Amino acid sequence: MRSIGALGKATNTKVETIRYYERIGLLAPPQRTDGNYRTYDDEALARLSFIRRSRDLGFSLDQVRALLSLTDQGTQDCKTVDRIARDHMAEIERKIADLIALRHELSTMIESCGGGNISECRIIEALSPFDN
Amino acid sequence: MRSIGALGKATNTKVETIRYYERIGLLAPPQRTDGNYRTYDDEALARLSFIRRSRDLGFSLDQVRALLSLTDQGTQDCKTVDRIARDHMAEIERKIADLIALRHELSTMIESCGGGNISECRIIEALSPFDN
DNA sequence: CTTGACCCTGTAGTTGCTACAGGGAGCATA
DNA sequence: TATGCTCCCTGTAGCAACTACAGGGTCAAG
Ligand SMILES: [Zn+2]
Ligand SMILES: [Zn+2]
Ligand SMILES: [Zn+2]
Ligand SMILES: [Zn+2]
Repeated sequence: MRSIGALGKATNTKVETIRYYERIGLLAPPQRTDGNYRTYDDEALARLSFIRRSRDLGFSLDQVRALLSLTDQGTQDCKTVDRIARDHMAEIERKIADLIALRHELSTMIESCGGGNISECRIIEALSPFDN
Repeated sequence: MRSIGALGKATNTKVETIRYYERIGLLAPPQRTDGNYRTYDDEALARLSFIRRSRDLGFSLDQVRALLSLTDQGTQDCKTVDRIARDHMAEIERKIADLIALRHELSTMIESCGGGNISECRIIEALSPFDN
């Protein structure tokens, strides 16, 4: 049994974040001490670790919730899990492609700037409509 | 002169977003008709286009605000503009690198899943702590 | 004169936290 | 016992950048 602060240190999570996860139903309300302090067992530690690792991999809290409930139910097969992971991966791919396109646009813009007065800065021009 | 709806269509911006930009001081309060409708001139159209293009390129509203005030002032030279653009570019590069690392982790995880019962799904295992 | 498309203000919701404010608990030290 | 100090409690509000109502008013067409 450990306090919320100890759990936070063990999982690299702020205390407020842990309470937030409890509030939104991602973590079960833990037992309390006589002084009304939360105490966490190893299962809670494992669960929070799972959540944090999933978050680090970019899954949304809703996706994490889904993954948790699938493991809780011990569902027959892992098709849904795979589905969630693959969907997320596709989203990451899209983001990468978007950002690479963006980088290209930005670098073209930046390279065109020769310094000097702002009224002839190519960056500003590139951002402005009705170029002339 | 055009209505807020027309301006929205011309710049691919939702009406609520335009009002939001006004509220936070990014767009000046426009003139009003007798019936209290906002009306926008070409300058407002140009300004909103600039904002939208900057946003599409991923600049934050604070950065957009800075870019706008620099052009408004007709500042001597464009050093600050270039600085903002380069900072943003560096941020994009960081995001790309992060996402590529993420994609690698995710794809390793996903490929390891052979289908079957969730209790032996490698995705879940990869997310769980204390692997054994 | 009614219908429908548009506009108005003001407020609250979204995501995933983070930061107080204003108190209580628990332990060590003087 | 008193005084700190660190931790914990609840509840609320803030961040970015919108988005979505609710409950009305305006205006042109038919
Ligand atoms: Zn995702
Ligand atoms: Zn320049
Ligand atoms: Zn940026
Ligand atoms: Zn699997």
